[in-house]
Order: sequence, then structure tokens, then C-alpha cells
Amino acid sequence: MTAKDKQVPCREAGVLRLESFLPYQLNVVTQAVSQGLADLYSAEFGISVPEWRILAALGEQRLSHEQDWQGMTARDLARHSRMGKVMVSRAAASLLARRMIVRRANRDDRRESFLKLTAKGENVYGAIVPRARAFQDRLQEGLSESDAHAFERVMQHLLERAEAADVAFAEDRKP
Amino acid sequence: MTAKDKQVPCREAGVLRLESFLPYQLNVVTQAVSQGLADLYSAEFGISVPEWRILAALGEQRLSHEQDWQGMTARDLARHSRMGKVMVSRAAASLLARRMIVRRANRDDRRESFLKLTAKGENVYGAIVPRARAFQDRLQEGLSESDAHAFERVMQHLLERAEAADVAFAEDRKP
DNA sequence: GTCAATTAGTTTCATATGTAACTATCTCGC
DNA sequence: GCGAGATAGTTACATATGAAACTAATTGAC
Repeated sequence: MTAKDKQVPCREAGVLRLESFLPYQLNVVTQAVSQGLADLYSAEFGISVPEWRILAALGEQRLSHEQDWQGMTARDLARHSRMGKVMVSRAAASLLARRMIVRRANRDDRRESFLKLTAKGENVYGAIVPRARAFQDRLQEGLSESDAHAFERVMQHLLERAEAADVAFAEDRKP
Repeated sequence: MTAKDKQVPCREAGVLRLESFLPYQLNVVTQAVSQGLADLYSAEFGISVPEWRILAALGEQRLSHEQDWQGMTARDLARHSRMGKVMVSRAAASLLARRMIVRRANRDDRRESFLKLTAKGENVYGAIVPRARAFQDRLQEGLSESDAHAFERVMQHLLERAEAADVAFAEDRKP
């Protein structure tokens, strides 16, 4: 949004300026950023966004645990990556087929099983992480520290508000 | 992100914390906000997100022009709403079928035609706008002025950076 | 004029994703 | 134990979306 755009008052009568409407802005920015990130890994490693999230979640846990770490269940992954269990199931099946992760049944509860990265999976993860970081750095380059921190606060605030609204709405419709 | 989470350093070795990763955060927040907004109009008016964008673009232009405004072409709508022409074509066809917009052929270039809201379309638009505004206000409630402004700046910055990266990537692959 | 290249818009096809239904297993009250 | 209900995960189905092919009309070079 340039200074010129801002000269037009955006609150007259019943008009809503799409360009300054928060959900629209979020969609546009997210779309562009997501695409930019996916370009870093989709072609070279044949990884989709949900698959990347699984790798990222497994890699993150793996590296912050001891050697004898058992892995994560699909349920853990769904919570940690905020994806539905269906998405997790599919992404995991695909990674499994390409030997980037392995599954080990849980003897104590045979409904679930533990997933963890294979050596191949760790290599892919290890190759993507620095690029992902560089990508984020490039995006944030030129931002002041205070703007970056304000942004974090606002994102957190928006998430809380939006999730509260979702829950309220869902409960409205159920009983 | 709570203060507690921040105590864990997120830049050790080759780990990447998904929770603090910008593209992930954007996806999560956008998903929640988009869903919350769609809940305001999808059930009651049977409008999808792309359809809402068409209504929003047409309503915005309509209200900032004179009486004899001719309308917008699909191409105008695609640029203004940042959707692909396929999406615009489909959303317009659906709105057309439900008599929320009308199309008038352009005599000077018979490939294109002008679209504008019908009375029914204006009613729906007029009903959604105040809710959309109230929704945005609810989301932003409690934010300081300076955080809100910083957020706008960062969003603009991210969009420019991400789009520049996209273009660079696209050109990389072509020649 | 006329033909090649461009543009507006639509349709086709392949893919992505969410909801609901399903299977297998577990837990709890009895 | 054992049947009712909950839970982990998968599958089936319906819908959404984007890329590429297509149609129709326009423009520009000659």
C-alpha cells in the first residue's frame, strides 16, 4: 500500500476497501510467502507443504530429544503442525513410501504407531532448514527490530481472537 | 507464542522451530481468520470466498464512481482481487446464475463484458460489509495503534519481498 | 485486406483437501 | 470378562482449485 492509496478515506458510508481489509491482506501475503517457500523444496525434493510440515515437526522434536527418542504419533504430529488427522495420514503415507520416515508400532497401544525420520529424511530436512531460514531472513531483511516484534505480537493476538471466534461459532451451531 | 516458549533458543544447530517460522505462522493465522470471516456470510448467503471477493470488488468500485459507471470486466476483477482468471470466471458464473450480478457485452470489444451488482447483489454486499467491518474490529480490538501500524508496514514489506522472490524464481526457470 | 500473434474468457483435466464413514483397538463401569 | 463409548488412523466421496488447452475476438505488420 503506497502513500497515494492511503489518501482515499476508506471508511465512508457502506464501502469496504478490499486492499485494507485484514483477511484479504493476510490471504494475499500468505499465498505469496507460501509459494516462495514451497519453491525452495517442492521441485528439488518432491515435497508438498503438508509433507514439509511433517518433516519439520519430526526434525524439530528429534533434535531436541535424547538418542532413545521413540518418535511422534500421527496425533502428536496433527497437534504440533496444526493439520487435520487426514492430512497427516496422507502426508505420512507418502513420506513412508519414499523412505523418508519409518513407523514403529506401539506395543502398548496398537492403534497408534511412532514415526521418525530415516537417515534419508534427516538429510532432506537438513538440506531444507538452512534454505528456509535464509528465506525467512530475506523476507525480514530491512525490517526494524521493533516492527518485527510488533508483528509477532499482532500475529499472536490475531490468532487468539480468530480461534476464539471459531470456537464460539462452532458451539453456536451444535446444541 | 507465550513468554515460556521463547525461553527455548530457536537458533541452535540445524533446528527450525515451526512455531516461530514465519510462513507457518502466516498460514495458521490466515486459516483461522479466513474461516472466521467466511462463517459470517457462507451459511446465510451461500457465498464462497472467491464470490465474496467479486462482490467486494464490484461494490467498492460501484460506490466510488458516478451513476453511469459501466462495471468491471473479468480482467479488472482478476487484477483487483488478485485471483486467477479461472477463479474469477467461475465465481462470476455462479453469481450471475443467482442474479447477484449482471453482465453487459462491450460493443467496442466483444471479447469482454462488463459486470456489475444487481439490486439483489447490492443488498447482499450491503449486508455483509458491516459484519466484515465488525469482524475486523473485533480481531484488532486491544491492539495498540502503534502495533497496528507496524503490522501494516510489515505486511506490505513481506508482500513486496515475497512477490519479488516469486518473480525471480519464475524467470529462473523459463529461458 | 489478411495472416500471425495477442488477449478475454471458458472448459477440461488432474490434483488437493476436508467431511463423514469406516476399522481396529482401547477404556471404563458394571 | 464384556458391552458402550471413546480414540487412532484410514478410506471414500464430494468439492475446490490451478494449469493447460481451447474458443472467439482484436491488433498489428505486411
